[in-house]
Amino acid sequence: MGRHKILNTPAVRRMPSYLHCLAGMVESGLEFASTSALAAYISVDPIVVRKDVELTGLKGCPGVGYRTKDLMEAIRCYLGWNRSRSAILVGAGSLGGALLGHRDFAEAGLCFTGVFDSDGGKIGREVAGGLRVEDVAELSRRVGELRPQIAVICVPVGVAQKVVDELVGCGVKAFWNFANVCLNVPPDVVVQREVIAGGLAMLSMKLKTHAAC
Amino acid sequence: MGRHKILNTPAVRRMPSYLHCLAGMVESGLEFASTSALAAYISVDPIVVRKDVELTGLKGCPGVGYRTKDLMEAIRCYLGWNRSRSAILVGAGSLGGALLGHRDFAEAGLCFTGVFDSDGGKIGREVAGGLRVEDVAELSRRVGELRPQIAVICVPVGVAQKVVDELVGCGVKAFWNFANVCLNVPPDVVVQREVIAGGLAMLSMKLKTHAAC
DNA sequence: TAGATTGTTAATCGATTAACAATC
DNA sequence: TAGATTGTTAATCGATTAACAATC
Repeated sequence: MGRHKILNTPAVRRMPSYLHCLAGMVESGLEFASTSALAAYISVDPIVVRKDVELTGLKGCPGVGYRTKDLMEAIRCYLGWNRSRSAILVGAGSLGGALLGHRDFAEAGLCFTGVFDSDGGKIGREVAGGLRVEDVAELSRRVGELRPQIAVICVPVGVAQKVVDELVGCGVKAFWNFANVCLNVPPDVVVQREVIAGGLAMLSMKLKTHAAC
Repeated sequence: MGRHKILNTPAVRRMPSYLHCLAGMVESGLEFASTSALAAYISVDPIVVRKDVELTGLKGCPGVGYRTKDLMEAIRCYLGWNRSRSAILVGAGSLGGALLGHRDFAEAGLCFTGVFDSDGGKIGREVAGGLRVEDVAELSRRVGELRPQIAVICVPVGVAQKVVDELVGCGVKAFWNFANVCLNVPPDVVVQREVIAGGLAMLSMKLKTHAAC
């Protein structure tokens, strides 16, 4: 019934950075990665990395480090990135385009299978990834065919809830929401909301406290 | 010397959402906002909001709530968003374009005064906000004129450090970094790094734990 | 063996939650 | 006065940090 699993938010958010670092190490032919190397890469204390790795369940080699490939695999499993997940993008504006073009999603097993927009000027155009923008009027029908596991919401604030209601009706159970609204969804649907202004707030606070010193 | 200020990260990240909600309330002519109304808006427990407001130092009216306009002002002061800050954007790709077009930054007092790119096809073009893309070769000279308080980094990973080094040399003290690298900067420079894949990692974990139930 | 690093338990710190008095 | 909400102190919970043994 309740949540058995604990979700260590800061640790989860650090995982992709480890993956990124490890990918570079593998490319350089490094077989082992130590916590201190990973820690230096993302500017945290080594003990943070040690604890994060512990979450994945991987055992390392004392005195040597972790096998780079094993650690990548362990992190991917921990995040559920070892299996491919299909996604659709709704809203092919500049933000949506940026997401489609983002390389690191391949690492995450995220695979876009459809892109939708309401703008007649965009419909039919090819976007990054070789997909063509489809009419959002076709959304329900196409979602029935594509059966995406994730819907990425990049539509204007005003229409986000409406689009999501439609997708929930089509059986979509996970949303990555870039529209600046809190979405209303049934309890069996998960939403990850991104608040871009949150990062700016963090920067502002760092500036403030820094200036105060 | 050391840090006197404490930075409550989750609270800081919630602040922009309160502002967004409050702006809507002011538009609707509501004079007071209660913690429960704000809490419902961002789907958190009311006590979270109470504690967050406490950080701003604002005193409310027991039995009634907080004056919407006062609370907006208090949050803006807390974040340092009450004064305008000038910014430049380096890298006018789709992500950069999305940021330029983002409306909520006006709320934050963020004002873009320059946009730079290395792509000859983009230089001279007008972007959202009425600015024209300038040649990144002119970066140092123009930064000397514009004296931006913040530089937003949306360049490819490979050139990010180089661009930042140049800007640090020009006296820029704050960076909002969307390139997927950890930047190396002197201790008197602040960096806010955005890791887009971090949000996807969170969504993936929610999906995983959810499916397990 | 010596050096380096992981594994694991305990201590600390900060954020969240709870409880209730104070106030409009 | 009754109802609602804020203000403030205390309790809880979880993440970070520290310490040191175990291992290659």
